[in-house]
Amino acid sequence: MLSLKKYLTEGLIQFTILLSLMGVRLDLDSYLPSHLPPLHEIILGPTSAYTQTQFHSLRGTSDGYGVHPKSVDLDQFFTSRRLLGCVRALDRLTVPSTEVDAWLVHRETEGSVSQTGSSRPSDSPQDLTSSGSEPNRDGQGLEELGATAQPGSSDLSKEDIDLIDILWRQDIDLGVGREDFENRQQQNENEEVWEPLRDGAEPLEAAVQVDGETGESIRQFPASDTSALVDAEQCPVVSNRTDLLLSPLLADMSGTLDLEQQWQDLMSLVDMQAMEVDSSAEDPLYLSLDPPLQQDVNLDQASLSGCSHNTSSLFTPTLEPFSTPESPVPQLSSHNSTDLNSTFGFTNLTGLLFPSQLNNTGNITSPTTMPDTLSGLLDEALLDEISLMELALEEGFSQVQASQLQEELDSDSGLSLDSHHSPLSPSGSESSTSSSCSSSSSSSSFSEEGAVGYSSDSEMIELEESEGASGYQPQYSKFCRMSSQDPSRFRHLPFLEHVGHNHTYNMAPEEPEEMQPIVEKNSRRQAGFLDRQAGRDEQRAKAMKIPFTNDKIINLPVEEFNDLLAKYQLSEAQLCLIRDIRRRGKNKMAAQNCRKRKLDTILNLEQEVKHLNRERNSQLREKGENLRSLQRMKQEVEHLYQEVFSQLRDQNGRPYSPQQYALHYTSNGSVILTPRNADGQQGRRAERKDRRK
DNA sequence: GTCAAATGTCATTGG
DNA sequence: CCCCAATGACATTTG
Repeated sequence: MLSLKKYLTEGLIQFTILLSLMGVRLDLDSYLPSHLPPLHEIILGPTSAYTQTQFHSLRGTSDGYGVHPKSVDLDQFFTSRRLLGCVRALDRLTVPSTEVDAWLVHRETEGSVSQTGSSRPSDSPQDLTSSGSEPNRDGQGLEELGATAQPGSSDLSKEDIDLIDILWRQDIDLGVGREDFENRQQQNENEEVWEPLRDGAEPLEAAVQVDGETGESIRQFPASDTSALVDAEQCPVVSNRTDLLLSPLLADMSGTLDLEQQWQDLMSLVDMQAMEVDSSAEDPLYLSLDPPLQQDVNLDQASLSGCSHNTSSLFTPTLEPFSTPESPVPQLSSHNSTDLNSTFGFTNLTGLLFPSQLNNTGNITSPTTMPDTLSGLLDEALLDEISLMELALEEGFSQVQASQLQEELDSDSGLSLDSHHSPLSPSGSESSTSSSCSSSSSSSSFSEEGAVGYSSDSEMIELEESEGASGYQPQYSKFCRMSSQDPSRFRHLPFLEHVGHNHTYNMAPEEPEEMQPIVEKNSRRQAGFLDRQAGRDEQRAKAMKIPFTNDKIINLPVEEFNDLLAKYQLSEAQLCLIRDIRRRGKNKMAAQNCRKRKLDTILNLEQEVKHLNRERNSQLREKGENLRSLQRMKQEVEHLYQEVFSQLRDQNGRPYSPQQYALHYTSNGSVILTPRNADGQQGRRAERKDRRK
């Protein structure tokens, strides 16, 4: 077993993979003796995680969606792609043309059936056209391909020969996998393709044959009957590279894709390959040959980066969270607040200067040191909390509301859509603003909408939004505009159809270049889907021999439509079908527009909510700054108060006791000294000073 | 086989 | 009354 594994791993398998990467499907398990485990278990060991990479289905299908980005196939796929890239890079260095030569080197054993594609006699036990009905089942690949391998044989060299033989024959019909073969079977078009292969009297010299189905030139060369090794100079070109690329696509020619799209796909494939060598040095992920797969990778990257970027940028709070919950309360007070409250009856200076909760004791601190202390203590975070507390005090906020507000400010998102709607809370006003804006926007956007289609509508929305101050709108506007084109306009431009069918709505594109692969991928899927859907009514129309196109049926104005109907003698059933087609077609477009509009509305509302949240946060920040400014003014006033009070002297030249007297501001700007005790209420005016600062 | 998303289709409404 | 767009609800397709 070990020797077998080593042999297979180091020689045959690598070669097989190489050939396989060129588009030749091969099922190695079918070449193993039946008592051996499947090949992948020989190589990798038993694992249920192993799944065979569907290179050929990837290449055989022009869209290439067979490999999911998360598939475990991808590792092997990329590794193989890398190897293939090396091979092709090598090819570019040595051969100026875009040609890959695959050399088949094998030793023919005497008496064995030395069969190459061109010289294989038609003695195979099962002919191609009479192969089994389950071509996809493992173990039948040989029979389907007309192989003469003997599965029960344990002669490895013979298996090797058979294997290479099969490879050789597969090379000749390059890129034709089992699925393709199945298609051919269904269409009964494969006789002329395979006929030469079955012809044992085929001349041994090189012959150029034209594939009857694809028109592809196939250069077939005989294997030397006598050679032990085929020299490189003698070895025929199995296929040029264009064939390698072309054949999987051309194998689909009988499908629904038209010739134009085939060529588009082919050219894109070639372009991607041309870029491959360059890009491979930069990013291993770009080793991918298959454009759709590469798009998948890009899609994932784009989606990840896009999402992360968006969430970070869109949801970054504009207001820094409060950092320290420790007591920010400066010891402002040098007086008992109750005394101040009782004595400063004329104005509410006490409330401004000494919030009641801050000073309950009458301890006197040095007035002159207070501002310095404050400046040290009152950093931004502390003042923010002060602001909240004052907000709670001055605006009637309950402590709960204040804490809720702080939670909102602390939250990273800044987006609390269902936030606490107290009548005083900003979110309440926000929601009302939001609803009013949305209603106005929708009315202005949608009421003027006529039959002109949806794109104009979207652009109107975009215009409106761009007039606003939303910094994020351009991204979404681009996005919405891309998603709202009329798809019928691009129905005949396969590579433009993505414009109308971008369903990656939740990903805000960062750059158009990154957008491109995503929408392209979607476009292909969409194209296929639309083709199929359009084909349904199309086929009904064809079946009923409707003499004009569905496009006309659907898109013609009523008058012209009626004229068209009048021009033909149509049966009742035909008329019914035509009306159905028209109704369905119009409704289909209407539904698409409706959904896009709905989506745009949602996106716009989302933008609006974000914008209002930013606005709210900015206003909250502004409010905090105002409160801080107010706090500074209070401190300044307090400082001046202390300074003035300390300079006052009574008749005896002694300073007034702050416990017994207090300064008071009057409405006309003067300051009076009043006793604090109740019996001095009648106001012994000790001093009067005009202070106009 | 199940599920979610996308899309198609039908019925209804209102302009 | 007819035409048509819009839309909710359900069906179908697809990955």
